[in-house]
Amino acid sequence: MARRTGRRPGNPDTREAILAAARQAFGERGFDGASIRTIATSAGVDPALVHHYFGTKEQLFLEIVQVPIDPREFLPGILAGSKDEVGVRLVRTFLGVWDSPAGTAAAAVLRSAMSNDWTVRLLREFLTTQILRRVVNQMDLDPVEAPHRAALVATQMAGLAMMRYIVKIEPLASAPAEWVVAAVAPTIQRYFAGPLPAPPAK
Amino acid sequence: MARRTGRRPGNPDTREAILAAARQAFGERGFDGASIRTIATSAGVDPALVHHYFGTKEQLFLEIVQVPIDPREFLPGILAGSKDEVGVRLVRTFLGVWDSPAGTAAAAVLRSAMSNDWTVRLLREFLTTQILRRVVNQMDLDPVEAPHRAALVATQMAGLAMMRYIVKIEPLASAPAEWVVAAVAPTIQRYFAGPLPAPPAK
DNA sequence: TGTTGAGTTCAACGTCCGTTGAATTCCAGA
DNA sequence: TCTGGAATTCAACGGACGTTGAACTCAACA
Repeated sequence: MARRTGRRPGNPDTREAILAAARQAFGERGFDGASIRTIATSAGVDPALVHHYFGTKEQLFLEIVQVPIDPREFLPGILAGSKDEVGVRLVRTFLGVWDSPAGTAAAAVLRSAMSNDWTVRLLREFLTTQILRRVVNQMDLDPVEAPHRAALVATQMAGLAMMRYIVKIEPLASAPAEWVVAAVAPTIQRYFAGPLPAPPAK
Repeated sequence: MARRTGRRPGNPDTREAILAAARQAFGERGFDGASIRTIATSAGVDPALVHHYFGTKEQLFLEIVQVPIDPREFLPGILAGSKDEVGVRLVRTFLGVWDSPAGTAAAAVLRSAMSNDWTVRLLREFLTTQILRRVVNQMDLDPVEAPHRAALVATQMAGLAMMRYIVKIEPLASAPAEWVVAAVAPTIQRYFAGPLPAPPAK
C-alpha cells in the first residue's frame, strides 16, 4: 500500500544514462581505472547523483556486472544436444555474448580481476560456483577428472576473450566469429570429452 | 677516462632492494595498482630515492619488465628439435618461466595490460614482433595461415597463465606442471601443425 | 685537509579520487 | 494551494598519488 508523495519521475532516463556510462567506463578501464567522476561527466551529471542512485562505487560495479551475466540463460542451450558438438556450441555462444552489450560487462570483470583483489575473488567464485560446477553436474563426466576438464576449458575461453577483445592481436581480433568457432571448438571438445592425462594423485 | 670524485659506494644493495620491491608490487597489482610510495616503503627507502635511481614510474616499470623477458633466450630451444613435439616443449618452457622470477615480471605485464593503455600496446607489440613473428619465421609454416596459428597459440598460453597464476582456479593452480604440459600440449600442437579451417578471405 | 658529488631524506606542490552533507529545484499528491 | 520528497547540484572533506627541489650526510679523491 505504498502511499508516496513528492516528485517522482523527474527524468527517468538519467538513471539509464549513468548505467550506460558506467558500463562503458568499467568495460574500457576496469574497476580501479574507471572513476565515478568521469562516469558522471560522460553521463552529463554531477558525481553526487551517482551516489544518490547507486551508493558506493562497488555497488555500481556490481549493478553493471551482475545483471547481464546470468549463466542460467545460455548454459542449458550449450549443454543440451549432441555431446560431440559441445565445443562448437560453447564457443559460438561465448562469442555471441562477448559481441553483445553483456560483453562490455564481461570485459569489465576480466579487466578488473587482473589488478583488483575483490574482483578477482568475484570472478573466481563466479567461474567455479556458477559455471564450472553447473557444467560438471549437467554433463555426466567422471567426477574425479571433471574439475580438471572444466578448468582447462576456462583457460582456453579466457585466453580467447583476452586476445580477441582486450589485447586485440591480429588477425584474431578481426577474424569472423565462425572461423574462430571452427578453430577453437576442437580444443574445447577435447577438454570436455577427449583423452586427458590421469589427474594428479592430489 | 672517466675521472670521478665524491662518494661512490654508499649502499649498493639499495638499488637492488628497490628493484625487488618494484617487481613484487607490479607483479601483484599491475602498473596502475602499484604505487611508488608503497614500493619505497617496502624497500625501506624514501620515495624520492626511487626517482633518483630510476626516473619516472614508467621507466621503473620498463626496467622490471624488459630485462628478464628476452625471447631469444628460450625460443630457439622450443623451435629446434622434432616438429611434432613443439607443443610439449612450448608449454613446458612457458611454465618454467612463469615459475621463475621472470614470471613475476610477466604477471606484471599481463595484469597491467588489462586496464592500462600504454602497457597493452607494449604487450601487443611484444607478442607480435618479438614472439609470433620469430616463431612464424623459424618454423616453416604456410605464410598465409601462420599468423592465425600463432594467434591461436597465444590465446591458449595467455589463458593458461591467467587462470593458473592470477585467477588461480582449482585444481589447475595446484596441478603439477607436468600434468598441465600433458593436458595442454596437444592443443598447442594442433594450433601449430594440425588441421585448421581455411583462413578468412580477408 | 678541504672539496666534490653520490646517496639519501624531508617537505611540499598540484592533481585526482570517493564520498558526504547541505542546499536548491520542482512535480505529485493532499 | 500547500507541501513532502525525489531529483539534482554545489562545495568541501580527507586521503592517496607522482613528482620536484632543496637540504643533509659522508666516503673518496686532490
